[in-house]
Amino acid sequence: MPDDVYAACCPCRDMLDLLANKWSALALGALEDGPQRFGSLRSRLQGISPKVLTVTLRKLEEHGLVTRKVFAEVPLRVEYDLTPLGRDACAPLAHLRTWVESNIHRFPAAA
Amino acid sequence: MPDDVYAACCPCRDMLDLLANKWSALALGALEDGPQRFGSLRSRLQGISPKVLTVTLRKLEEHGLVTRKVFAEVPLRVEYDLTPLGRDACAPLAHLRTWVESNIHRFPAAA
DNA sequence: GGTGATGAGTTTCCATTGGGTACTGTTGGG
DNA sequence: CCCAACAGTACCCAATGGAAACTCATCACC
Repeated sequence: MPDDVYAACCPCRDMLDLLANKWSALALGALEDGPQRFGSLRSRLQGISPKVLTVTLRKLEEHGLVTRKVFAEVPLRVEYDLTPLGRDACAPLAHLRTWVESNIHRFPAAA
Repeated sequence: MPDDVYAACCPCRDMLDLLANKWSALALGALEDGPQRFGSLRSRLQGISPKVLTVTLRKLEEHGLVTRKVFAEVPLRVEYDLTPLGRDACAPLAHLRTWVESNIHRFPAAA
């Protein structure tokens, strides 16, 4: 089994690092509803700054999880969408998000 | 639904940030097999430095996911274990890890 | 009684990221 | 002529991430 996230040299490590990240998990989840524009993602991912959203999306694009399509319109329109791989990655991330939401009351020092 | 990870003000955000993290995900997974000592965790989480392991475990402890028990022996023994909450958190994290492992070949530019 | 091993960390330092705020560029509408 | 809308950049600072070396306590050995 060379595909082991516990092995430092395995590329799995990098992919886990990519997905196991607050903003990636939220961004991919937001895209499950269908293609979204930059501004739409920005308002759904409350509190994210444009810079961080840009780098998050670019990283996801670079690794084949989302696509970025530019429409030569005015005002400029850019749509982000999930690739099949990205769509598949949503399932475990959704589990994680919903687990957090439904167990948040069990955490000490959390409302 | 005040428990929404997409809301910037919700404590869910902080907990998602805690769990959606490479080292947290690996550390909790390593503890599923039972209590582990610092050195054991260090060798299972290949490539982690002692400092980073310390802060990771301390954060997990602070938020009620793991316990830290010190045995006054020589040489010193310290055991980390999952709390019930930590054990429950393992399920979604395990999904994520295994998803990555079984889909790693689909990623571009990954072996 | 000095030497070294063991275990669990600290300390120090540097490089990389995370993040906020302000700015840019394009073009259509008033 | 200027402003608004959209999708970002640019610039800056603060917080992590991470490698390497050091600490501290005690016991076993020579």
